[in-house]
Amino acid sequence: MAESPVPSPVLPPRSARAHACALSAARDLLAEGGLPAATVDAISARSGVSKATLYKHWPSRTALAAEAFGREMADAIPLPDTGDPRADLEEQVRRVSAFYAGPTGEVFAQLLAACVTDPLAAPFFREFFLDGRRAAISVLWQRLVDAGLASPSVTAETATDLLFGPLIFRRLTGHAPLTISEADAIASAALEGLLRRE
Amino acid sequence: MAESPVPSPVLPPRSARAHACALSAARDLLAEGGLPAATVDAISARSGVSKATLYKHWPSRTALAAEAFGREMADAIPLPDTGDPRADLEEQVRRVSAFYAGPTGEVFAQLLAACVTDPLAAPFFREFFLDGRRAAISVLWQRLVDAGLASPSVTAETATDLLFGPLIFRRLTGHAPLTISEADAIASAALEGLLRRE
Amino acid sequence: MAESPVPSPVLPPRSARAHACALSAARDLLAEGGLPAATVDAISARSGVSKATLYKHWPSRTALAAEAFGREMADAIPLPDTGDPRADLEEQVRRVSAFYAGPTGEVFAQLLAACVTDPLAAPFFREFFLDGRRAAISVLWQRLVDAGLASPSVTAETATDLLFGPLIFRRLTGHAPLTISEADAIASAALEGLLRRE
Amino acid sequence: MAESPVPSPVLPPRSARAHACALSAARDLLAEGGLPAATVDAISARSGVSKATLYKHWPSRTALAAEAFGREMADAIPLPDTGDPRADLEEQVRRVSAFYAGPTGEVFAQLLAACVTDPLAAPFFREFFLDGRRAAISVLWQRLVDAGLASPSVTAETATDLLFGPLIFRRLTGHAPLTISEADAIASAALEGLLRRE
DNA sequence: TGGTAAACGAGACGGTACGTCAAGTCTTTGA
DNA sequence: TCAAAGACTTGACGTACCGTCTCGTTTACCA
Repeated sequence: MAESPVPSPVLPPRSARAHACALSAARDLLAEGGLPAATVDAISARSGVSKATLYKHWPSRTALAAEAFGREMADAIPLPDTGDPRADLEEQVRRVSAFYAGPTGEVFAQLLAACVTDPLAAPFFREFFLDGRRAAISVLWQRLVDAGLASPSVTAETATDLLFGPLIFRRLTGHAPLTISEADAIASAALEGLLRRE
Repeated sequence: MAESPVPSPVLPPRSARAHACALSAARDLLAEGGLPAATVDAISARSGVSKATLYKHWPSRTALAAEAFGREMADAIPLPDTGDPRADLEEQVRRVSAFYAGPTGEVFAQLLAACVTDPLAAPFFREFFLDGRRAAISVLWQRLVDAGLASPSVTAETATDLLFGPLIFRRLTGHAPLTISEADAIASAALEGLLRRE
Repeated sequence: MAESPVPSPVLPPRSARAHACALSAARDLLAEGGLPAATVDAISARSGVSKATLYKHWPSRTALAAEAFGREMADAIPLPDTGDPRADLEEQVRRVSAFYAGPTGEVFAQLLAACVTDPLAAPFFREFFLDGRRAAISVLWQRLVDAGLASPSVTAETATDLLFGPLIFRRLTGHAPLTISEADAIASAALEGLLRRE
Repeated sequence: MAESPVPSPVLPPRSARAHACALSAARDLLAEGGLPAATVDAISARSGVSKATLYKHWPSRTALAAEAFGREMADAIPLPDTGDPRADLEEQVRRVSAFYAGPTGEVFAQLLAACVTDPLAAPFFREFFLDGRRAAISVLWQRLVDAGLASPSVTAETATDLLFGPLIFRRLTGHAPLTISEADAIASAALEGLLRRE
C-alpha cells in the first residue's frame, strides 16, 4: 500500500457520469427551447439518465435546469480590464444588458421566474449563477474602491443591485428596452446619482 | 339612454357582473393562498362565473389574476407629501420595500414571474399594476425636478428603475433582506450616486 | 313542465362515448397481452380518452380492466339446457374449466389476483363478472332443486363454490391440470360427495 | 457414491447466514404489513443482506416472500387426530377457514395473487407452502380411505381441492364470509355430495 | 499463514407504470 | 342569445418499486 494506485475512486464515477450527462442534456434543451423545453422527460430521454435518478440528484426540474444554466454561464461574460475602473464597470453593465437582451437572457428570466414558484430550486440558481455574477461585479467594484473613486461606505452588494436590478426589472416586465444607450443611462445615473450636484 | 326603466334585463349588467365577480373571487384567492391558489377552477367555483366566461373576458388565468391584483393594489401605497420632495421619495422607497417584504409582495413576485411565462398576461400586469406604480413615482420625481433637486436629464423612467429595480431583484432572488435600513441604503446610493464626490 | 320537474338531471350522464371507448380499448389490450398490457397509458392512447378522464370514470386501472373484462365475458359461457339438469351442470363445469384453461382464463386469474392488491377494483370485478357467473350457476342449480335432485338445504352459493372453487384454485396455483377429465372428476365428486355411500 | 469427502463445498456456509437473515426479515415484514411491506429494499435494509445477494438466492422478491411465508406456516395448522377420521377432516376445514379469515390469510392471498404475475415465484410458493398443506390433507384423507369411509376412487388431490378450493375462492373474492358455519356447510356439502341421496 | 477467489454490503442506476394536477377548449342545457 | 355547468384533451409532474450493476471489502479455503 505504498502509494495509492487508484486515487480517483474517491468519487463514485458512475454517479458523476449521470450527473454530467443530465446537465449536458439540460443545457442543450435550454439553448434550443428555453426552460419550457427542459422537461424532466426530455432531459431523461436525451441524457439517458432515468427520471428517478434525476430526482435523486436534484430536488426538482428547475433546480437541475438552474445548475445547468449556471455552469454554462460561468464564463459567459468575461470581465473587462482596461485599467480604467469606471469604464470597466460601465462596459460590464453594457455587456450584461446585451446578455439579458438576447436569447440567453430569456432563459435567465425564465429561471428567475421559476425560482419564485419553486423554493427548492432557488438555492441552485443562486449558487450556480447569481453568486458567480455577483462575485464578478465585486471585483470591479473593489477596483473602484481601491482607486478611491467609489464611496467605500457603499457595499458591493448595494452597488450590484443598483446597477443590475434595473436591467433585470426591465427584462422581466419589458416596460423599457434593453439597448446600449439605456444601459449607459442606467449606469451613468447609478454612478453619478439621481440628485443634482451643486 | 335617458334613464334605465328596466335596469336588470339589459345585457351589459350581466357581463359586468360576471367580470366583477371573477375579479373579486380572484382577489380573495390571491389573498388566501397567492397565485397558486387562484386556480381557474377555484375562481370559477367561488365566483359562480363559468370557466368559459372567464376565458371570454381574459386571455389567461394569469391575466385575470394580474388585473385582480392590480385593481386591489391601486391605492395600497399612498404617496407621501410632506413638502420635502426628497424625503417623500425616500419614504416611498421604504414603503414599497415594506410592501414587497410582506405577503402581498409575495403575490407580486408570483405575478411578475408568471408574466415571464405568459406573454398574454404581461400587458394586464403592466396596465393594472405597474403603470400605476410608475405614475406615482413620476409624481414624486417631478416634484424633485421642479424643486431643482434632480437632474432633469434623468427621466422618471430611469429614476424609477434605479430606485425600485434593486428592491424587486432582492425580492425575487432573496439574496438580500428587504429591511428599512437596506431600503434606505439603496435610496441613498441611488440619489447620491455610487461614485465619490470630490 | 307538468310533472317530473327534474327527473334526468339527477345523474349527469357521464360521457358515454369516452366510457365505451375506454372499455373497448381495454378489452382489446386484455385480449392481446393480458392485464400487463392493459396499461393506463396504453388504454388512453388506443382509446383516445385521456388518462385524467379515465381516472374520473374508474378509481384505478384494475377497476377499468375488470369492468371491460366482465362486460365482454357476460355472454361468453352460454348455459346448456338439454332438459337434464344434472348433465347441464356437469357440462357447465366442463365449459368453465375449458374457459379457465384457455388464454381468457389467464386474464381472469390476473384480474382476480390484481383485485387482491387493489381493493378499489374488487367491487368492479364482482359486479361486472363474478356476479354474472354466479347468477348463471344459480339458474342451473335451481333446476336441480326443482327437479328434486339437489339437496334444497344446500344454497346455490355453496354449490357454486364447491363446483368452481377447485377449478379456480387449480388455475391459480397450477398444481393440477384443467382437463376435461379433471373437470369431470371434480363435478362428479362434488355432486356425489366425497364419502362412500353405504 | 463411495463417500463424500467434501460434501460441504457444495453449499457455502456464509450463504446460509444471509439466507436465514433474509427470510427472517421477510417474515417480520410480512407479519407487519403484508406483501406490500415486504419490499426488496425493506428486506435488504432490515436483514442487512444486500439486494444483490437477495437476487442471488431468489429469482424474485415474491419467491423470497413465498419461501419466508411457507417456512413460517409449516406448522401453523396442526392436524387434529381424535380417532374419528371424518371429524378430523371437518375440524381441519374449520381451522383452515379460520386461518384464511385472519390476517395471515390476507398474506396468503397476496402471495397467491403475486404468483399469478410472477411465474418464477410460483414454484417457491408451491414447494414451501402449498405442498405442505396438501400433504397434511392427504394424511387425513388416507385415514378416511383406510377406514373405508371415503371413496377410494377419489384422489386426495381432488378431495383437497373440493374442500379448500371454495375457501380460497371466497377469501380471494370476498363474496362470502369465512365463518365457522360456512366452513361447516362447505365441508358437509363436499363430504355428502350436492345431490340428494335417495 | 499469507494469498486469492467467491460471496457479500452498500447503494446508484435504468426502466416502467402509476396516479395527480391544472390549463384551456368545447358541448350541452337553461333562462 | 348568453352564460353556467362541467366533461374532455393535453402535457407534465413527482413517486414507487423492481431488478441490475459496480465497486470495494470480507471471508474462508488452499497452497
